[in-house]
Amino acid sequence: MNIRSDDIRDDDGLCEVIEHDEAALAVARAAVPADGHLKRARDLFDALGDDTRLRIVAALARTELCVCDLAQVAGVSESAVSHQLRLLRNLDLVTFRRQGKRAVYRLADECVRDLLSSALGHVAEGGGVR
Amino acid sequence: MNIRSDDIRDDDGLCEVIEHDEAALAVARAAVPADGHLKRARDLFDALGDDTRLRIVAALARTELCVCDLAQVAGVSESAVSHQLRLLRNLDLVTFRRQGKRAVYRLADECVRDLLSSALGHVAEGGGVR
DNA sequence: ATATCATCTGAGCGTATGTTCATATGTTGA
DNA sequence: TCAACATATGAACATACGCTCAGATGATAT
Repeated sequence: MNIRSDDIRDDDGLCEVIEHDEAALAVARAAVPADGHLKRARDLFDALGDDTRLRIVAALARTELCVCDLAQVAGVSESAVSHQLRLLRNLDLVTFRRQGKRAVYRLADECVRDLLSSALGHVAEGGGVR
Repeated sequence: MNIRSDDIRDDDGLCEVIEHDEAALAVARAAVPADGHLKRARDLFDALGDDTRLRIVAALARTELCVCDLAQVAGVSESAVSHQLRLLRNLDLVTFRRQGKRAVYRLADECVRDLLSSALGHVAEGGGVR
């Protein structure tokens, strides 16, 4: 399907390089997830790749919270939180139940907790601020 | 520091709600990482929250590759890949060595591999396309 | 029903982001 | 040195994003 215009190179004798190249390319192509999985993983990472949402999710990883409390924790307006919660809802990362006037949110997917603790673990180790 | 304007509510008798609320808030505040760690984690997730970069990183998780091969794998121009590689370099997520004219890139941080496999694992389980 | 509170939503706005294009830099071989 | 190739970079452009603001929706209590 993908035609490499540089399959034949004028490298003369450097067969090793070419072979290694082709082998690596094959491995690499196989390593890239199919579109569906790639998109889902990208959405996951993208959801966590924002200060406000990361704060929201980090908080919800420990306890369920209503919108106004999430706004306090995240340090933004309740409207801003609501918008971000909709995004997280659409990705099925959070759910909520109504409690009186409140909407109490909690994590809907364990993988978020996993990714979060994994990332924070690595950050705490050696990948500090630099 | 943070003054809650709604510390005193006109909820009359619903003390339980108030107490739960305050307790949850305290837990939540403690759960949110300090700025430095938060920023680093956010950068990490943000780096992976893009199709092109995710393809690049997924490929590099298996083998080192030069720029032009990464362009093939990611399905974008070599210039676009170069820009994204600079971003990943600035976050210390990838490094490269020169091999002749080529710049051979590889992952610089194990945590990327971890996060990637963790996310893809979860995706493969039940968090499919939906 | 009305008032109040909590949340949600769409529009608008400024900024950030990813790509392309043209060009610069750097490396190799003639 | 020069030509060819691989990569890097800056400017420009279109799009995506996150926030604010105003107003809508929904729930509770009077």
